[in-house]
Amino acid sequence: MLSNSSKYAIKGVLYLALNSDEDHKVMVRDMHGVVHVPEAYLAKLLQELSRHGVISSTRGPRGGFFLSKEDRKRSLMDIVKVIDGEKRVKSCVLGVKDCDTDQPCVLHKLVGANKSKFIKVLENTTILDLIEGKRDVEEFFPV
Amino acid sequence: MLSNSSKYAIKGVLYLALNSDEDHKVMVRDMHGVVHVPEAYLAKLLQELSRHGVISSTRGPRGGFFLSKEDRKRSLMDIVKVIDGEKRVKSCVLGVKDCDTDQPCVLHKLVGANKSKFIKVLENTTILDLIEGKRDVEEFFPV
DNA sequence: AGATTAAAAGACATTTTTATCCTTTTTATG
DNA sequence: CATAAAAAGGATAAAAATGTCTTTTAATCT
Ligand code: FES
Ligand code: FES
Repeated sequence: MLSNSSKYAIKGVLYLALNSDEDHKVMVRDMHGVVHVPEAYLAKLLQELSRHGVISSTRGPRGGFFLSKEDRKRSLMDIVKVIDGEKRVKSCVLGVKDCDTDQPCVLHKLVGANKSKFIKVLENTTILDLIEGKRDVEEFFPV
Repeated sequence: MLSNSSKYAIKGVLYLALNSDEDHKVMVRDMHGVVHVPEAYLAKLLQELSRHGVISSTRGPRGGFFLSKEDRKRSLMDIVKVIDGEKRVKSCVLGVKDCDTDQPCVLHKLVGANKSKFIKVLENTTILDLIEGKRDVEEFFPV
């Protein structure tokens, strides 16, 4: 479905959504325990997301990672695209090519609808959608 | 979704379903081109399936891999279980634990239904279901 | 300005997945 | 029984995913 790295990245971003903003930045050191991701690895993933403009960060004292207002409107697919690439999640169940309705594989009629629904969820669900009304919800960060 | 190995394995089994039976066994040498899988690697995967009783094989002259009547009633999940393990496909979208309706992650209500539907397709679709009425269908073997 | 802090960057290590090659064992058949 | 054909098995290798460590850069605070 999604790589571990993408799962990690999503959990990291959700943590930032719940616990950070422009003037409350979060260090990786303080979050990796809660989201159950190795510190250095989470740092790397967040750096990657930041470099691609999906999340925000500043260096130095009082620095850290955080989500701007804009960042919160990002979709889950924006995260997955950076970490896994779109190709991986859109590939055909039996092949490596993109799932293709014009040249459907033998399994397509059985699972194609499901697949595209899943992709639509990733594309249409924003960080904001997931956290609205919630604070410090530990169930966001399963092992 | 599924590992490449599982995709390979499924395509291999489908080829056998279309082109083999008890007295028309198929050598890996003759099928790897059609299903687009490296010869030695496909051999390994089929051996693994055979060892677990999901497909059949005999050695020696006029030997090869084939599907018995019984083998054809196997589900796709039987294949995936051998190659990837059940855990991988059933794991939560955000974690490594099994997707758990009792302790759903924040994404579960958005994708959980899809996931279980996909799993049900794997569990309830037999090889026979996929090939009935069809012969030598190249669209079974996407790249 | 200088010291300190934290991310950025990139080198390095490990593990898993994917893939190849070579030898051994089994078996049908002449 | 000899032979050849085919899977089985093991050793190895290449690539990708996962994970760690060290150095560099930038921001902040004294
Ligand atoms: S073409 Fe194979 S799943 Fe859509
Ligand atoms: S618990 Fe996470 S997808 Fe079901």
